[in-house]
Order: sequence, then C-alpha cells, then structure tokens
Amino acid sequence: MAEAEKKISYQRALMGLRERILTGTLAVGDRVSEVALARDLGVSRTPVREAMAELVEQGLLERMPTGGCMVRSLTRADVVDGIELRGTIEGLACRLAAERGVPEMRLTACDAILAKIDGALGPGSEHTDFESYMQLNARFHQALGGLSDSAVVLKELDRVTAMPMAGPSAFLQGQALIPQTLRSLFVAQDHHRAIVEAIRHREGARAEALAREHARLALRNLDFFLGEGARHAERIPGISLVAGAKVLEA
Amino acid sequence: MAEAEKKISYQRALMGLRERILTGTLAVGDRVSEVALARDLGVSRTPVREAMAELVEQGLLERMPTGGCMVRSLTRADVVDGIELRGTIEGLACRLAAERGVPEMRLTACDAILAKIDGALGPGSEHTDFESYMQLNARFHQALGGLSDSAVVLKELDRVTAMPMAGPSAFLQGQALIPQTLRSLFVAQDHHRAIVEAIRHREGARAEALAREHARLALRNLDFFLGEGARHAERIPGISLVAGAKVLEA
DNA sequence: GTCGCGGTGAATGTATACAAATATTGGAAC
DNA sequence: GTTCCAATATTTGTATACATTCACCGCGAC
Repeated sequence: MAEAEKKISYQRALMGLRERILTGTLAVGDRVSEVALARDLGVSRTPVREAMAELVEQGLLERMPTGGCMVRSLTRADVVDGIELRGTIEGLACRLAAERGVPEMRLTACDAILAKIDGALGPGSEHTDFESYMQLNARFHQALGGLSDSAVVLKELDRVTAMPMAGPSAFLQGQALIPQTLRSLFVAQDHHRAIVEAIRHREGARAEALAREHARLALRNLDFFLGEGARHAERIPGISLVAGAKVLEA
Repeated sequence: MAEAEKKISYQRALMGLRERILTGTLAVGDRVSEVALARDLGVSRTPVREAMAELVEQGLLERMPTGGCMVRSLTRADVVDGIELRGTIEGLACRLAAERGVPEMRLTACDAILAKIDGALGPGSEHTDFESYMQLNARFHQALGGLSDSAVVLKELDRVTAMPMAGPSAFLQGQALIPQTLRSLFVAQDHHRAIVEAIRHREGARAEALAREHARLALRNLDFFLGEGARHAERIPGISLVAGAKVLEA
C-alpha cells in the first residue's frame, strides 16, 4: 500500500475493473487475469477477486467453467430482458406503494423533484440542462423505489438497475445532443407525474402498468443507438458489450 | 487440506455456514466470526469470506457498518415481500413465455411433470408421496422459469428463490404431516395446470396473474407456521430467522 | 498433414502472514 | 457504584506464499 491511495482497495479494484469493461479496455470474451489486474491497479489479488465476484453478480463478467472469468457478451435480447426486468420490479415497487399507502409528505417530496426536472428540461429542447436532468432523474427513480418501504424490493431494484444498460439513466448521456431521442424526455416526465398521481390515489394496477411502460422507453433508445444512431454509441456506457454494436473506438 | 475432504473448500464453507444459520446454530444478530468458522469448518478464511459474501447477497447475512457480518433478522414483512417478489418474477417469466411462444414439445414436458405430481399426490391426502412431490414441484418450477428462454430472468428467478422462505419449496417440509395445509397442494396443482395452459394459448396476462396468485399460496403457509402451527415450525428451514417466530429448539 | 500426447508454464484456489481498525476488559477517578 | 479512559486482544482487510489444476506448445506417430 502506497502513500495516499489507502482508499479501500476493494473499491479501487471494483471501479477500475468496471471502467475497463465498460470502456472496452477489456474486450468482450477476454479472460480477466487476476494477477495482471492486480498489478495494473496497484492492489493485491484479494480485493481483485472480490471485485470480480461482484461484477459476476452484476452481469458484467461471466464465470468460465474451468475457473476464472471473462468479459460477458450481451445480446440485444439480454438487454431487452434486463429493461423488462427493471420495469417489472419498478412496477412492483409502485404497486406496493399504491396498495399499502404512502404518507402525503413523501409524495410531495417526489413532486418537488419533478418540479426541478421541469426546470432542467426547460421550455424546449434547446434549453435543457442535461447535467441536472441526469442527477434529478436518478434521484426521482430512487425516491420512487423507496416509496414501497420494502428493503427486499429496493435491494432487488438496485441490483437490476446496476445491470448493464438496464438502469433508468443508461442512455441519457447519448440522448443529450440528439433531438430525435430528446423528445422522449418529455414523455418520460409525463410518466413520472402519472405514476406519482396513481400512487397517491392508491391505484396499484395503474401505477404498475405505468412503471413498466416507462421502462420500455429505454427500448427505443437501445434500438436507436444500435442502429441509425450507432455513430453516437460511444456515449453509451457498456454498449460495446452488446454483440453487433458498431462502436467507433478511439 | 486433509485427506478426503479436498472437496472445494468454498462449497464446504457455503453449505456449512448456510446450515448453521438456517438451523439456528448461529443465532439471529450474532456476529459471524471468520476465524471461528474457518476453524470449525476446517478451511481457511479465504473461502469463508467468499461464502459470507454470497450469503449476504442471498439475504441471510447482513454487513455491519464497522465491518464483518451478522445473521440477519427477518420480519414477517420481509418474507412477505420476498414471496411477492418471487411471484412477480415467476409471473414475468410466464408472461414472456406466453407472449414469445414456446415449442409444444417443451410444454408437453411440463405436462409430463404435472402428471407425475398427480401420481405423487394420490387420490387423497393420506396417500401422498411427499418425497417425490417435493422433488417434482421443484422440477416443475424450474422448468417453468426455463420456458421464458431468458437467461437474465432465469438468473434473477434463481436469486429470489434462494431467499429465505421465498422459494416454492420453502414450506413443503412442514406441510407434509398437517392435513390443514395439505389441501392447498391440490389448489397449487390446479394453478400449475392453468399456467401451462395459459402459456400454451399465448395468454400472457393470465399466465402472469396465475403465477402471482400461485406464489401467494405460500403466504397462508407462512402465517400458519407463525401462528397456530408454530409447534411444527421447526420443520421449516430458516423460520427461526423471523423475528417473533416461536420455534421450539432442541 | 493431422491427430494425439506429454511437458512446461501460468492461472486459479487456498492458506497464511501482516497491519490497521475495532471491541473488550480492567482499573482508576468521581 | 458508576463512568470514563486506556491498554490489550481480537477482528477484519489486505498482501503474499504455496499447490493443484488448467491451458498452451511442441513433438512424435500414424
């Protein structure tokens, strides 16, 4: 251990490995060598092993039958299922919140975030403050999950959100400069409002259906960046893992 | 490493620790000591650490803020949410299977398992072959999840099934000798048939709703063994983790 | 030329050693 | 008797050492 880098080695290993996978430094199918990584990251094999186990859980790595791991290859179907899964669990959280009831105060807190998102969006596509939007969108989704008041559901939601390209912020970096996908942000915000309203009125089925449909917005973005928008794909973290994605690497 | 126990140390650690938690050898709230466990299990700390990480993921252990783990305390609400979560993901798997279509051959294979379950159940409650029923029920649920043809969904289903008392076989050991809960097996089998039929007819919404309702059968069993059936609770693995459960320990 | 096989090297899985952090216990002061 | 503090002892987190297993490579036989 050196001088200033005494920050928990495990965290360094996790972030370092995750970045190397998402940026494509480690190509799909590559075997991840513990010793090489430990050397590069300046930590020992032990925290590297723990980080690898975590990323296997998150679906970024795949255990090889013989031992060791390789960078997992994702198909479009995998990402689609991940998005559907996220929508389903967000839907569960919203349904439970609606059915079990949520104190008005916490709903008001959600409204406050939504008002700020309105501010960040601005009147038209040219005035969007993207940095703020991304943060606020993430905060809203986290708050929404919390409304279920269920640690079990929340933990599972965190898991599926961590899956590559399945989270609610997965495509925002790419949408920033592309008017085509920008419009969907207004639709998304409408979903947000309707979901909170449904929970407030104890409409469980409506809240669930809305949450699912909301997640499916990501499907359009996925196909855009896998197809005609491929030249902007390098802005989408992790899309290089998808088999057939044409990412222009530096 | 000794003579014959050269079986993968990690597996030994995982099973040993899991058993100690489920049987209550390690009481709820106890700090799990790595060194003590390593000594007792005859392995080193390394595989013990990995096993602990895995059980944290499964929800049997809880990380302490200061470091290390303790046996997690479950509330009834936690188990209820776990069951609801399992039903939701099984529902997703069934809906996807119905919507995307499944070759008739694989549905026939499910029918075959169901026929065997009928055989194990017998004509009345007195003739039930429980050993067979448990195995076949687990096989059916696994086959059902597989119909979705989605590795992502299947993996998540495996996860929630591993959660304490959330799996489809969690209460079967207890139901064996109690006529009261035995009747629900016939209801469960009716659900099984209806789910396969719904998938065969591409009725996604129906398949999903049935799968959810099917999981909720476990709720009745949970409350039975937490209440009037408490004296049979020692047959339910893991129920000692639930705060307020009155398990008569040996 | 292709297939099979043995050897060598590297990689993982496991065990142990070390250091920083934390819990505990004993004692002293109030 | 209670509370605070300090010294000790244990615990975790990390690093390294060891051994078994796996993979790759070259060589020989068919």
